[in-house]
Parts: sequence; C-alpha cells; structure tokens
Amino acid sequence: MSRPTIAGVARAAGVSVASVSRVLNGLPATEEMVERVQRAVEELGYVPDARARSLKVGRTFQLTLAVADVGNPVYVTMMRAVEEVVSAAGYRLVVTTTGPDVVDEVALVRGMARGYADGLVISPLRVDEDLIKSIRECEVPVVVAGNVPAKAGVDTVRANSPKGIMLAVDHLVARGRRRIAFLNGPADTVPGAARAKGFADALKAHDLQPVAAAEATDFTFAAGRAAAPDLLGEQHLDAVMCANDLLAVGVMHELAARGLTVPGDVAVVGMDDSELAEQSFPPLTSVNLGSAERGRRAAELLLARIEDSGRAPRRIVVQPSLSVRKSTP
Amino acid sequence: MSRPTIAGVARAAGVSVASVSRVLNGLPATEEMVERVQRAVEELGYVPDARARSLKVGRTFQLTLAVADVGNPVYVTMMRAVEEVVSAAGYRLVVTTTGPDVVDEVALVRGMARGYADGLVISPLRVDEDLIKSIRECEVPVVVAGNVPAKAGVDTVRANSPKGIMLAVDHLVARGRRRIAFLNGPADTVPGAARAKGFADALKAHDLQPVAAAEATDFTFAAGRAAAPDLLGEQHLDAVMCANDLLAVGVMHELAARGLTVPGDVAVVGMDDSELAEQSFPPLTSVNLGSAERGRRAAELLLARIEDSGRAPRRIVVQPSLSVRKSTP
DNA sequence: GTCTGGGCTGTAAACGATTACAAGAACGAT
DNA sequence: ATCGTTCTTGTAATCGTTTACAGCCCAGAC
Repeated sequence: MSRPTIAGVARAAGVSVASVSRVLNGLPATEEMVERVQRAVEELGYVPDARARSLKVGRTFQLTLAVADVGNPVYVTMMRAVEEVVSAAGYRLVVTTTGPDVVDEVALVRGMARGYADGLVISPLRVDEDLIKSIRECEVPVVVAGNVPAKAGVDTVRANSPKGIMLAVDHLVARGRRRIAFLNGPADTVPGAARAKGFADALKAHDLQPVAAAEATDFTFAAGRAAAPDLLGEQHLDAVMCANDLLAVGVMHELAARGLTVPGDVAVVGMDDSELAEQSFPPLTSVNLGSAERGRRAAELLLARIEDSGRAPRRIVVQPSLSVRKSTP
Repeated sequence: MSRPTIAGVARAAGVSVASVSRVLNGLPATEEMVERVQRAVEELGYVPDARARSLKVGRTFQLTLAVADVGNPVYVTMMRAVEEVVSAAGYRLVVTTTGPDVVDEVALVRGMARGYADGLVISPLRVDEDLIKSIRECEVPVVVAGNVPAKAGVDTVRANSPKGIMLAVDHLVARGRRRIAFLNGPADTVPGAARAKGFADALKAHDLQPVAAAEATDFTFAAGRAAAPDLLGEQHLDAVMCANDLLAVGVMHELAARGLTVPGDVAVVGMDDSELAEQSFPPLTSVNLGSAERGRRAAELLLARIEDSGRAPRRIVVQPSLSVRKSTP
C-alpha cells in the first residue's frame, strides 16, 4: 500500500525501469512503449520521487528566498516578483524566514550545502564578514537583495536609498517644509546605516539643520510607534521622514494621538512604497525603492548564475522614485 | 573541488563510512573514533546531503505551509505561529503560495507525493471534491486550516466565523447601529460562503433588515475599495461589516473619499484581527478569528499525525472574540 | 586455556531515481 | 544472403546516505 516506485511501474508495464524513466522524461520510444508506460503510471498513480531524482541529477529545481520578516510588506512585493520569474523558469520557490540575527542568516546559507535548493536569494538585514564568507563558499549560487561591499565579490541587486531619501527631502522642501525629522530603524543594520547617511546628506544638500532624529528598535509598526515620542518632543517640526513604511504608519498613529494632522501639521513620508503605503490613511507618500524590480532582477541574476557559474559577479542597482500620495502637501 | 561526501570524510579519517555516519548521528563509538571523525569533518567542511539522507530514512524534516496570498496579513499571523511550533519540534518550515485557484491547490497536494516534505498545512480558499480526494490520498499527513465538510474525514482546524460575525453585529447594535451593510469576498470561496451565511443569521437574530451587500472579487484591499461604491449607494447606512481586514480598509478609504467619517457617520468592522487592523486609521475593530491559535493548533495536529498516522481525524474549532478599536463607536 | 558475551567497527545492501553501455531487432544496400 | 546502420530496449552502475549483519577484539568466567 506504500507508494509505487519506478520499479513497480516497470513491472506493471512489463518493461524495464530504464524505459519507464525514458518515457517519463520524453526521450524517444515507440508508440507502444509510451502507451504501456503511461497506462501503468496512470493505474498505479505513480509520482516520481523528487529526492531520488535530485540526488541523481544533482539539481532540485527548487529555489529559496530568505527574508528577515514576513510581516514586512516590502517583502511581499519582492516575493511576488521573485515567484513570477522563477516559476516561469520551471522552478519551485520556497520562502523561509531568518529573523533579525545574522547568525541565523549564516546558518541558513551554510545549510544550503545540504542540497535543499539550487540557489538562494537572500535579503539580509545585517551583514558581517561571516555572512559574506558563507555566501562566497556556498555550494549553490546566492544573490543578495541588498547592499554588500563591492569587494565581497557576490552578486547583488540593491536599491539606492540615499538617492531615494534625497527625492523625498527635495519634495518636502519644495512644498515648504524645512523642519524635517528622521525616524530610522536600527542603525546597525545595512539599510539603517544607508538611510542615516542618506538623510544627513539630504539635509546638507538643502542646507537644513537637523531638528530631531530617533532610532526604532526594529523596522516594525510597533517599534515605530514606540519611538515616535522621542521625535515629537518640544521642538516644532513640520515633516518626518521614515526609513520604512511600517515606521511611517507608526508615527502617523502617534501624531493622530496628539491631535496633529497629516499633512496639515506635519507631513510624513515612508520608504518602500509597499502595499501598506496605499492602504494607510492618509495614503502615504513613499519612496519607491523598486522592490518588485529588485526581486525580478535578483531572480534573473540567480537563474543566470545557475546556468553559468563562471560569470563575473554583478552588482545591479535599481533607481528609486517617489510615489506622492496624501501624507505630504 | 566539489563538496566532500561521507566517503571522503571516511577516507580522511581512516575509518569506514558507517562509523562516520554513526558518530554524526550520535550512536555509540569510542572516544578516539569520535575525535578522528570530527577532525576530518571539520577539516573538509563536510555537510551531510539532506537529499540522500531523506531518501534513505524516508523523512525530510521539512514541513510545508501553503497559503493563498502572501499579501494577506492574516497569513503572517498564522505563519508565525506555525513556524514557532514546527521549529521547536526540529522541523524546517517552508512556505509556498498557491494562488486563488483550486486546481493549483490540488496540484500542490498531489505534488507532496514527490517527497518535498513530511507534512502539509494548507489553508484553502476554495474546496472541491478533487481537493478533498487529493488530501485523503496524500502520501504525507495534511491538515487543513479552514473549513471542510466533516464527512471528508480530514484533520482540520477552523474558525467559527458566523459566531464571530454575531459578536460584531451584537456590538454594532449595542452601539445603536441598525443599518448595517455587508461587504463580502467571493461567495464561492469557503470563507466567503460561511461569512455570507453568518451575516444573514446575525441580521435575523437582531431582527434587522438587510440594507446593502456587495461581493468583492477578491479578499484584497483593491477589490474592497472597488466594491465599496456598490455598497454606498443612495441608501443611508450607519455601519459596514467586512469579511476581512483588507476589505474593511478598502471601504474606509472609499468612505473618506466621500467625506464620511469613521465611526461618526459609519462604523466599520473587519475580520481576522490582523496586524493591519491595528495599523489602519482609525484602528479597526475586528473579529479575531484566532489565526495565531489556529496556526499553532494546526501545526500541533500535523506533528501528532506524523507521530501516529492511525489516529482518528480531528476537527478543532477555535472560538472568535472581538477586538474593539476605534472604527466603531 | 577455552569459551561466552558484549562492544565497536567494517562490509555491503538498501533508498528510488537517471544514464552509460551493450545487446538485439529491423531494415536497406550490396 | 550478408553486412552494416540505426533505432529501441534492457542491464547495471551510480548519486550520498543509513543500517542490518557479520566479524573482530577483549574481558571475564569456567
């Protein structure tokens, strides 16, 4: 009553296992052979075992996407894009979540050597030497959706968040806002660090003084809301730039709780332009860092490297744009 | 330069492959044997091949969670809960998304026979004979997070959405609302059908007349917003019950666009009590259908069935509660 | 000294597929 | 009729593990 194997099919069809395998894989065979095998397969409900197959052929036809937090809507955009291109190429996509710790990421990358998948797209929050080392030594191709040093020599597809922040600040200034606060996520993360620098540069470019800045403990809604009071002290401010849509929504809640209107009293801009940005109220002006395109390009890069592991590492950067909605004047 | 196998380790350590396997699996061996093997493993950077291992032992130590739409925040709650219990039990969790079509779900369940994982938690949107048949015939245990007929004889963990809607309508009526509209998702889905019936029952229980009802094409924000105009016709209404948080948020946007306030002019209640409910503005009163608990129980059920495939199918139902926030008076 | 028994260890047979190679059949050309 | 091609099919090796079984060694009991 256990599931049939190729040997069972061969017996039922009165042919050899090799013939069954050949028919199943579309290799040339006589009309009658195909017929008999297919009947037997049908009858027994045979389904080939992917483990055995991939053990032999050395490929699993699965690809992994690893993200830090499934609750962050930026990843759903990316996930959809990746899914689309890999499934078009005949791969299954499996998603796993790593959590915020770099050690878990390293463990995941190392674990790829066990043969779970033919490749990995990883979007790491924190990057250290260990992670880079594990990526370079990984048995299967890995592409990083995020920013790692060029000298690391790994395939990456990253956003240009400083430029994105510049777009946002340009916009705010153009609308007359000059007292712009900044709510960042943890600065010890890769995106956190990039955004901190980007914001500082943007202020400088416009000759503005920093009015307030805070750092949330996480890139989450709850952390954003919790950190908002640090920002909204005595000083008057007329805009807040947030490192992420979730943080921005958190801030908007805190503003509302204090009776301040958006964008009347203070303008708010987020980053990622995730689904949450259009769902929030008021709809959030947000820096589009091209998550969908990054996902797509990352997947394509991965497929390309699977085809040809010899090619030089590429570093793709996708350009940001600003999606203006109602949270800014 | 290709990755080392157990044979390589055995050679390097000057012992047999069986011994290597034994020390790796913690079976009894002499001090010295353990020492030598570990040194060789270390030196070569050996990592056992999961495919080969699972081919032999017949288990993969992976479990799959299949959801219809990763963009629906109710699934992130569930995903987190499932992840927690399966990883505590030493399994890896892989998440795949099926899309809204039942044929894809069937294909997924059938595909489990290929040996991708030791078990499956699936949360199907649409259920038909084929799907139930494929679940019953599946090589690995499957538990359904959702509602399927009792006679199907499969393990399920489901919510009680009619009761949940009753709670919501009770609440609305208690706050003086009597002209309650209903925004459902597709009625040809399992949750859609249940919610339609639940709402009708709730109206009857309170002796209320239906004022308006609409059916979104999907359980998504965009569909909710698109369907809202059908609801908000000439007739005056003072509350809308939505089949889902995303739909509710969509409706709130449309209300705002028409200059109506929530909850002043019309109260809105959602379902699922997802993260979006607290993130939305105003924060959404929502029926908590116990997604986290359902995820947890489903995972536990799956693990239990993996241990003992003989046990009778169980049907767990988790009770709803109402999370009252600011979108109702 | 021999025998028994208990630990360790090694040899080899699985697990379920793919595929190189060889063998047989059919067919046309000479 | 014979030979050589070509086409199809079967046999068996292989992928990297685990594990049943057998063999070895050593200690203790007679």
